[in-house]
Amino acid sequence: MKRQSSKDATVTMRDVAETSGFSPATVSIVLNNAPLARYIAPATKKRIEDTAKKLGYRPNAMARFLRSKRSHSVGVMIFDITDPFCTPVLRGIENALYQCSYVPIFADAHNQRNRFERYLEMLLDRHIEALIVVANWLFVDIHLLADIGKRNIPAATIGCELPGDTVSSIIVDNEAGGRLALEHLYQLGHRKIAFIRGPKMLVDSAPRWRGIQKFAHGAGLEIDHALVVQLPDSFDPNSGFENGQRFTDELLQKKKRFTALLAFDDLTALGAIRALTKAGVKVPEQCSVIGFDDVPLSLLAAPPLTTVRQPLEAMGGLAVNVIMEGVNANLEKREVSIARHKTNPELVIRESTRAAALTGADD
Amino acid sequence: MKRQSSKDATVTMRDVAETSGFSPATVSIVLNNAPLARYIAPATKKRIEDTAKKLGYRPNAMARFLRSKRSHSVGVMIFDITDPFCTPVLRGIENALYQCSYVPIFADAHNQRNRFERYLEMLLDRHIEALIVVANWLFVDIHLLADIGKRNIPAATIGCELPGDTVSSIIVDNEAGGRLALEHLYQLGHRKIAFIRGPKMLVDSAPRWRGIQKFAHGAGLEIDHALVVQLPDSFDPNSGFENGQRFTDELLQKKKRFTALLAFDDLTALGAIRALTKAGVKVPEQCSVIGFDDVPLSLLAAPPLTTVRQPLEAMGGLAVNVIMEGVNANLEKREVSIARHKTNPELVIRESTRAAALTGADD
DNA sequence: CACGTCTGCGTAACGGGTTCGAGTGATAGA
DNA sequence: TCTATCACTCGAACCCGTTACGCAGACGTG
Repeated sequence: MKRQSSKDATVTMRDVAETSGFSPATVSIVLNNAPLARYIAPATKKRIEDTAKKLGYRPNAMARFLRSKRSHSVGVMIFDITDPFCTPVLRGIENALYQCSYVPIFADAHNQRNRFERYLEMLLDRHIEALIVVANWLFVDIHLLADIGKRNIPAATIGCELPGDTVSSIIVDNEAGGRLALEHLYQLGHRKIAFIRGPKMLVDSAPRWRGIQKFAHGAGLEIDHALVVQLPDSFDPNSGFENGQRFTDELLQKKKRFTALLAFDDLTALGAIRALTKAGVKVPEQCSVIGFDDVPLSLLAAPPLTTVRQPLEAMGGLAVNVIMEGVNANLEKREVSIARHKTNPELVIRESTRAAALTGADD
Repeated sequence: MKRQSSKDATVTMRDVAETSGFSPATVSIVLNNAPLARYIAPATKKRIEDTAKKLGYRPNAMARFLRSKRSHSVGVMIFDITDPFCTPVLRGIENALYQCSYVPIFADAHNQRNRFERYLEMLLDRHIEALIVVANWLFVDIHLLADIGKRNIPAATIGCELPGDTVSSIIVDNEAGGRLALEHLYQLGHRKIAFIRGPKMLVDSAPRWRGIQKFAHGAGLEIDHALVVQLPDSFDPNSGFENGQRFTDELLQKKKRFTALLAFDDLTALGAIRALTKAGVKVPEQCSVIGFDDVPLSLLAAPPLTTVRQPLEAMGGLAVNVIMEGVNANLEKREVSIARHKTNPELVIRESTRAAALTGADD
C-alpha cells in the first residue's frame, strides 16, 4: 500500500516503518542511533536507513520536541539590534549554535521592558533550552530573568553582569580596557586629555572610568575635571554619536586645550571626531581620539578609529559554550554553577591617534 | 489532589481541567476562544479562565503546533549579517513579525551554499510557516528554494528577484535609483563623473547601470568609459570598502580628471572617499561621492554620505506582509499569487556631494 | 405529544515521534 | 533436557494540546 502523497509530501516515521517492514519503535531507535541500537541487526539498520532515505523521511521536529522535551533552540534576546555592537556578537552566537545544530530564536526588545517580557513569554512557551541576552546597552532588571532561574533554564548575558547566582555572564574587562585606552594616549605623550564618560545607567561606565583613574594615578597623570563630561542616560544606543558630538562641542567651548580625547565607546568617539573636524581641529594631527568596543564601522571611519577592542564575536561564542554546558549538565542531572567570564580587551591602533604634537602649545 | 510540583513547574491543560472541574476539551475551547466557545456558559468560561490564571497555565507551544500544524514561526535566512545592509532589514522583519505574534528563526548562511542548505533543512524540519530570505549580496540559486515552493511554504526574498512563480520578492527600483544618483550629480553641475559599477554577480548591478545610462543618454551626458570600473565578484559583502578604495586608486592613476564619483553602494563609496582623501583630494570640495543603499553607517561617515536610500526597514516589514498574506491564503485554502514589490529609492543629500567646483580645471 | 433545535459539555481519536518493558527464538551452559 | 542468556524487535503508553462527534437536557413548534 503506497501513499500517493503528491500534495501531502510529509513522510512520517510510520511510513518508513511500514515500507521497511519494521515497527515505528525500531525505526526510531535506528534513525536516532539510540542506545538500544546496539541490539539492532546491521541488516535491519541498513534496510531502515535506506528506506528512510528513499522516502525522503524527515522527522517532525515538533513531535520529537514534544516527547523528548528538547527543543534544540535557544532564545537570543537582543536589546537593540540597531546597535552596531550587536552584529558581531550575533554572528558569534549564530556560528557557535550552528556547530551544535541548535537554532536561535531571535527577539529584539527594542529597549522596552514590556517587549522584553512579552518576548520572554513567547520564548518560554516555545520551551527554549537556554537563553542568551545581549544586554549591551540597557540595564537588565534581575527580576525579569527570575523565571529563567526558576525553570532551570541556563541563561547567559553578554555585556553586563547580574547579581545573584542564576545567570552566567560574559563581559569584557572594562577596567583593563579603560587602563589600556589611557595608557595608549599617555604613551603617545598626551597629557591634556579630555574624557567623555559613559552614562550612569550603564554598568560599563564605572569600571572603565575606574581603570582610567587607576592608570592616571599610577602614572602621575592629573585628570582635569574641567575636561571630563559624562553622557546622559539614554535608551538609544546610537545616541552616543550625537551626544559625542554635542559634548565635544561643549568641551571645545571651554577653551581648555586638550590634545587627546578618550571616548566611552566608538560611536561617541566618532561623534567627537565629527565635532572636532567641524571645529577645524584635525584628527589625529591636532587631537587624538580613542574609542572603545571596536564595532565594525570603526574600521571604516575616517580616520580609522583607534579603539579598545572587545572580542565581540568570541564573546558570543563563549556565551553559547556557557549555556551549552548548562544544558548538558541539566541533561545529566549534574549541578552546574554559573560562569562569570571576563574577556581581555585589546588595544587596536589605527589612525585616530598619534603622538602628541611637539608644537602643542599650552593654553 | 494537588500536584505539589515544586520542581516540575509545568502546568498542563489537564491540570486546569481537573482543578476547574471541566474536561480538557472544554478548557481548550475556552482558552482559545474557539468557535465552539459560543456554546459554553459564561460561568464556565470564567471558572476556567480564573483557574488557568491562578495556576499560571501556559500552553505548551510544541504540543499545540504538533496538532494544529501551525508553528507560528518563520525562517529568516540572511546571507551575511556582517553586511550593514541587513541590520535595518532585520529590524523591519522582526518588528512586523512581532505584531503578528510570530517568531523569527534566524539563520545566517555566511554566503555558503551548503550552510544555506543545511539551515533550510533545519527550518523545514521545524515546520516554519514561511520563509524570508535576505539575499542582498549573493546570487540565490532557484533550485535551493525549490523545496519551498513544493511544500507550499510562502517565501519572499529581499534584495533580489527570482525567476519562476513560487517566491515573492521585495526589491528596490534599482534603475530609478541609478537615475536618481546620476541626476543628482548632474544637477550639481558635474560632467566628468567616474563610476564604480557593481559586480556582475549581483543582480542589482545591471539595472542600476541601466538607470545611469538612460539618464546620461537623456541628458546628453557622455559617459567616459575610461572612468568606469567594475567591482569584481566577491562573496564578502564588506569587500566593497577595500575594492572601492583600490579601484578609486586606479581611477586616480589614470590621471583623467573627474569631479564626481558614483559608487555602486555605500561601502564602495566610503572606500572611494578613503582613497580620495588619502590621495589629497578633498571630498566634497574637489570631488563629490555618492553611494547607494543608505546603510546606517553612511550617516556616521566623514563626511556624511550622500546616497540613494533603500527603505530597508520598510522592505523588511513588507516582506512580512507578503508572506503573511500567503500564510493566510493557505489557511483559507485560497490561491494566492506571489508578489513582486519594487520600492522607491530616495535621494538622501548629505555632505559628500557638492556643486561642481567652478575652478574645475579640465584634464 | 412527538419531534426538531439549540445549548453545554465530555469522549476519544488524533498529531508524530520516544522509550520502557516485554516477548520471541536461538544459543549456551548445567 | 531444562533453564539462563543473549540478540533482536515490538506493543503500547506517553508528551500535551486540538477537534470531530456524540449525548443529554431545555426549549420551541406543529
